[in-house]
Amino acid sequence: MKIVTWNVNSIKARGDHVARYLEEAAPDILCLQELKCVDDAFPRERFEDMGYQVVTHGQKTYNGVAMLSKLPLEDITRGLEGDETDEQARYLEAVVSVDGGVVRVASIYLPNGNPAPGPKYDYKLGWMQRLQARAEELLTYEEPLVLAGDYNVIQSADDCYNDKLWAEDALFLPQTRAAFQSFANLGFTDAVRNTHAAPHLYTFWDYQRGAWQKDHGIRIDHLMLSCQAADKLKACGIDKHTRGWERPSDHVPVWIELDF
DNA sequence: ATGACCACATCTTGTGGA
Repeated sequence: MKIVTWNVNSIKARGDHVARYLEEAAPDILCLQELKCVDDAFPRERFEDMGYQVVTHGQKTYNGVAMLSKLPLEDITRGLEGDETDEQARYLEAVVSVDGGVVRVASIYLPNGNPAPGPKYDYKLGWMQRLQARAEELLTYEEPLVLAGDYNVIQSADDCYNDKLWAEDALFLPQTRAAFQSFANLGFTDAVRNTHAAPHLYTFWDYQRGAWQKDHGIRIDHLMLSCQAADKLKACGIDKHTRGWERPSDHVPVWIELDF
């Protein structure tokens, strides 16, 4: 089973890219982030015609997450519990049945948090706490669990080209990394970090300052695996070639292959 | 040498992204 996460930076602007990617990569489940559209505006038929079930949790202009799946998605949860006043569409969770069990998958768009300090950073830290609470709950099920998405966290200096440039940024502040570490310490395996020892693997390159051409990227898109999922991890990779496509997203797909 | 992006809203400019 192949599971992919991809922040597409507007599904309307990237519909062709997603269709092209589905054809070439043939994932079983594709988690999408930053749809930037409401549910009714999502081009669902196009992907249904390609054999995918489409589940969206959209929002006008900002945020928005979705899952495309070849297998039926069940037990769907839209939104992250813990704050009734939060109206940002950043969390979508579903379950698929596999041989002898289930795999639970979430598509996550964690808040950026800049500028820090400030209300946006407070929101980011609060959201991370809620994610940790949800994760603790899900881990008690002791089932394969894949929390995939744009975490907007640069976990270590190895995950960017020059950590000094990120020292004051909400993606790299000590408090951000501590919160992410605390979440990971619940027992999650970072699929890319555990599969590829080489530092300076990136999943995002800014549109500005020739970042792609100079390979000035950051690694912020992660697939975090429960131990039951990590036990099934066969392969993992970053499809960075899509960053070279015409009018690309600034993020690229990150994938895992599980032994189901 | 310098400066350099992109998507969205209902717009020719401001906001947000990372």
